[in-house]
Order: sequence, then C-alpha cells, then structure tokens
Amino acid sequence: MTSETPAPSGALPPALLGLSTFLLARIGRTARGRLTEQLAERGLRLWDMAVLAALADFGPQAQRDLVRRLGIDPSDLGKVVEQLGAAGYVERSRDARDRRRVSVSVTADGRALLAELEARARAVQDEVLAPLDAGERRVLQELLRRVDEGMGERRGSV
Amino acid sequence: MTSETPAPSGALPPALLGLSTFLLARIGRTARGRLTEQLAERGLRLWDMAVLAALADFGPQAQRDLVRRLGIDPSDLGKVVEQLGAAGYVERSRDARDRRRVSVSVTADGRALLAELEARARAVQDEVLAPLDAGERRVLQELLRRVDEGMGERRGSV
DNA sequence: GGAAACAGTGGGTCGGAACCCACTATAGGG
DNA sequence: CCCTATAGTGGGTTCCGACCCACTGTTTCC
Repeated sequence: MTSETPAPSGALPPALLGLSTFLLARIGRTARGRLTEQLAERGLRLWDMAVLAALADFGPQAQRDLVRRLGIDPSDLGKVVEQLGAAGYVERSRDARDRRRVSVSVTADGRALLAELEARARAVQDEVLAPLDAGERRVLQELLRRVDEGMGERRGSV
Repeated sequence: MTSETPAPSGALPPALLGLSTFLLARIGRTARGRLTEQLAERGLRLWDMAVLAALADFGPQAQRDLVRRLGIDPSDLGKVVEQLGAAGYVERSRDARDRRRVSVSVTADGRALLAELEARARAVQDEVLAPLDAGERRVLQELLRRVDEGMGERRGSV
C-alpha cells in the first residue's frame, strides 16, 4: 500500500511559495497535466477540446475563425480538424460563398464527446480544488476569470 | 504603435472559461511563460531559481536533499548545480562525514541573484494580476496556497 | 485577364523538459 | 572483508508543443 507518488520529503522554499506567480505556474501545470491525462485516455489533446468547445459555443465557422479565436497555428488546426473529422466529431464542408473556406461544425457525437470531456475536466477540478469549499471555489473562479480577461493575449492561448 | 501580439479576434468559448481547471491551466501557463522569459534574460531557467531559493531558505544541503525537496531528477540537478557553480552562485564541497555527498551552499552572489529574480517574479505578478486590487491579490494568494498544499505531489514539482 | 491577397494543407524543424541507464566512489552492515 | 545500498556524474533518448515554409486553389481588385 505504498504511495504511488515519490513525494518530496521536505517542503518547498517559502521564497517561492510566497509568489503568486510561482503558485499559478505550479498549480496551472498540475491542472493542465491532469486534464491532458484525461483527454489522452480518449486519444485527444487540449486543442481538440478547445475546438469542440468553440464550435459548440459559437456555431459552425471557418477554420480561419477558429485560428483567430483560439490563437492556434493554422497548420496545427488543420490537423486537429482532420482528426476530429475522421472520428466523426466534426464535419467539414466548403463554404459555397467563398470556396477557399472550410466551414467546420460539430456533430451530435461531437457534442456528446464534449460533454464527457467537460465532466472529466470537472472531476479534475474537484480533485485539484479539494481544499476549498464551494464558496471559496466560486471566489477563486471569479478572480481567475478577471485575471484571464486582463491578460494581454499572446500566442498559443490554450 | 501596433500591438506586438496577434491577439484573437473573438472571445474564447464560455464552456472553457467556466472551468477553473482551464483557467488555471491557461493563466498558469502564461505566468510560467513570462517568468521563464525573465529568467532567460539572465540565462537561467526555473530550476535554477528553485535551487537558489531552496538553498537560501533551508541552508546548505546535499544534492540528494534538493532532489527530494524539489522533486527534480538527480541527473538534471547535477547539471543545474554545475552551471550555478561555474557562475559563482553556489559552492560545492564534499561532505567530510559522508564523502559520497556533495554539500551545496549559496554564495553572496547567489543571494543577490535570487533577490533580483524574485523582483522580476514580482514584476511578472504585477503584470498578470493587474486586474486585481491588493486585497483581492491577498485572497487569491491564500486560496492558491491552500490548493497547492493539498495537491498530491507528483513528479517535477516545480 | 492578370496580379496580389487569402484559406487551407502537407511536411517538415526546433527547443525544451522529463526521463533513464551505466558507471564511479563511498559507506555501512553482516 | 565482501556485498549491498547510496550519492553523484555523464551521456544519452524520447516526446510534445510551437513554429515555419512551400504549395494549391480561390477570390478580389484593377
């Protein structure tokens, strides 16, 4: 019944733990890691989820819109959409008005998948935020939302 | 005065923004990235700072202790210490009691460097947490600290 | 009708982080 | 004294995400 985790014997340096920057980096990394793990169980990555969410929330749109919205590289998006398409989670069709564009839409299967992924994400969340009660989680969520809003977006937003 | 950042035209999917997991992943990634940037200007990486902080906070110790404390790979730590030593930020000496061990301590230069790095980290923090006032930052810090404490530590803690 | 801009695709590169193994030197227990 | 465990070093590999270029087809503007 030995722990699966090697686990540091001592505590981390207060000099680091006192920096929100550092905590954010550290916790964010863990959250990201666990989320990625969950997605990997379905053979997916963060971008897949982001694309599905964008399509579900904003409706069918051209790849170029997804590129701008998500800050993903056009080439990479192509690959993501290709995979999602092959698996039946999204559909692609040439835009009749502008035949350069490929309009992408999420299928029913895609929506179902997204729901599952969101559930997994929420599970990760419950794990990570375990020390906080419901009220505190709401406060945290709100603070994070505002921080996120204010962040000058650079590349690779997701 | 055109923005240096390409910047997504539209907003991100609410389905994602509603997940704290996602916000943490995203913000944490940004924080980490900017911090890494700052360190890179001095030719350093996160591990360098972590090691300096650990030495400053807990005093001279063997590499093996740093390995356990920080959850870093022993081999990687060796490289970090080697670099820091070459630059004069830490000193290494064989432990007289147990000559297998290499005791590492931070030098005056190392402390000065650490102070500078902390200042840079705080600058990043001011940037990232700009939307929050002082009180809110304190709340956030406290929530993060508790979340961090509760996180079952896996590998690569820093 | 031709030139220039744009959407998308395919095929890469590059750098970083995590990880791992083989080896030396030392310690400590029987 | 031998055998095993430990500390550290050197030299790798592997994986992934971000990035980039060259190219095709299409539109737009003159």
